[in-house]
Amino acid sequence: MTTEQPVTTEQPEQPGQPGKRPAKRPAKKRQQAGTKATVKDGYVLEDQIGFLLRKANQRHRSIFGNQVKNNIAPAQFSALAKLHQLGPLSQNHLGRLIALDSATIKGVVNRLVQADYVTSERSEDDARLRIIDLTTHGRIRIKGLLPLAEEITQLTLAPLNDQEAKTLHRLLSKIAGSLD
Amino acid sequence: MTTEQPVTTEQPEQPGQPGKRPAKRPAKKRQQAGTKATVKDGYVLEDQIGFLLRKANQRHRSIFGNQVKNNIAPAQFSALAKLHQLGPLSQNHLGRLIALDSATIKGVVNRLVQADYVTSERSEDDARLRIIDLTTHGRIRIKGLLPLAEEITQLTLAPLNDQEAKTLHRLLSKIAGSLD
DNA sequence: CGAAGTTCACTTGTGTACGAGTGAGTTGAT
DNA sequence: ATCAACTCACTCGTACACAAGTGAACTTCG
Repeated sequence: MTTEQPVTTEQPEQPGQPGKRPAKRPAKKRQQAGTKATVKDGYVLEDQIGFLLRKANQRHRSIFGNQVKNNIAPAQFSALAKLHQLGPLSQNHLGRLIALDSATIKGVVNRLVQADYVTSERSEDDARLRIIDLTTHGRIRIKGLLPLAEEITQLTLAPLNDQEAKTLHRLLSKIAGSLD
Repeated sequence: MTTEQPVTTEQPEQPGQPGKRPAKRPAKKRQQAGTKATVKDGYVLEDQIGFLLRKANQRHRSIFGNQVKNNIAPAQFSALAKLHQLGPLSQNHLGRLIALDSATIKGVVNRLVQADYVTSERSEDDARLRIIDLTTHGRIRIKGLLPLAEEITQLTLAPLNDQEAKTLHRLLSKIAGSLD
């Protein structure tokens, strides 16, 4: 790795330059004298897996937002989908199933309750539990949204062919696996 | 985290639902027993690329946190690394280079200033600009951290062999590409 | 020159994310 | 029966992440 340099990277653009900045410029002018932009390299941010994961996520979230618009965020979508699939679940359990910790699922459920997509009732069997269940409203909503999920996936994977998509899926599964 | 309990799968008690099994979550086993869960399938959250991306990101962030501990967050690290690589940059420009919008980079820079890792000065050439630059303190810090980045990447990619890691890198680059 | 358009930084508001800590409720082992 | 261990939900604090809007500063072009 690090054998290649992404020429695609942006130009550093001298900040103190009186030449001013035309937003987008053919790059590769300027600093040539000293060294390349990668003076103290060996470490190239753009090559880091973490950076790529974040960018990929960004793109997906952007696509999701474009498709879903109507005020449902990704985590909320996951929660509704899970409830639709499995039926009533305790709050923490639901959170675990969609990889949200108890602090985060709390906020997600709050917003879903507020939107009248789910109910949150104390369990009779175990006074600690809060059972989350879809409302009719929520059930209708998620049913309408599920088809969109397909499209979102398609769009996200658009730059890849089928084979590549499958591979990506497999590799991501591997590294997403067990968090510990 | 919260390493696997001896109980293995959590499998909580009945959510106060007589006659309704709590859908014994199949960790990764597609239950063929046909009880529920399979009914409205076709949509499996765990198979969605977005979910995988989020999980993968979670794992990376977790590893990052374990390695870096000392109060530097991923975005802050990226910012310092970029400044170290390219020298002083305007705030927005820096943000663009590490894929943070202007609202987000503001917060990141604020925290870096507060930690005395960077300075933020108005440009003389362009009164709109805020030039962000490393302090000596910040330069030392990032220099000490860069080697860790290597390790973080290694750990994140640990479940993959070299070939797979390369492939993942390539495929992620493709879908992370242009946000629009 | 001056209007139009752009970019900059900043703010507000919302939504994930997670560590750490709390207290009530439950269970298992003695 | 009881206590230790555990789980549940909750709160607090911090850190991204982005949409949308503001006003000042700069550029371009007519």
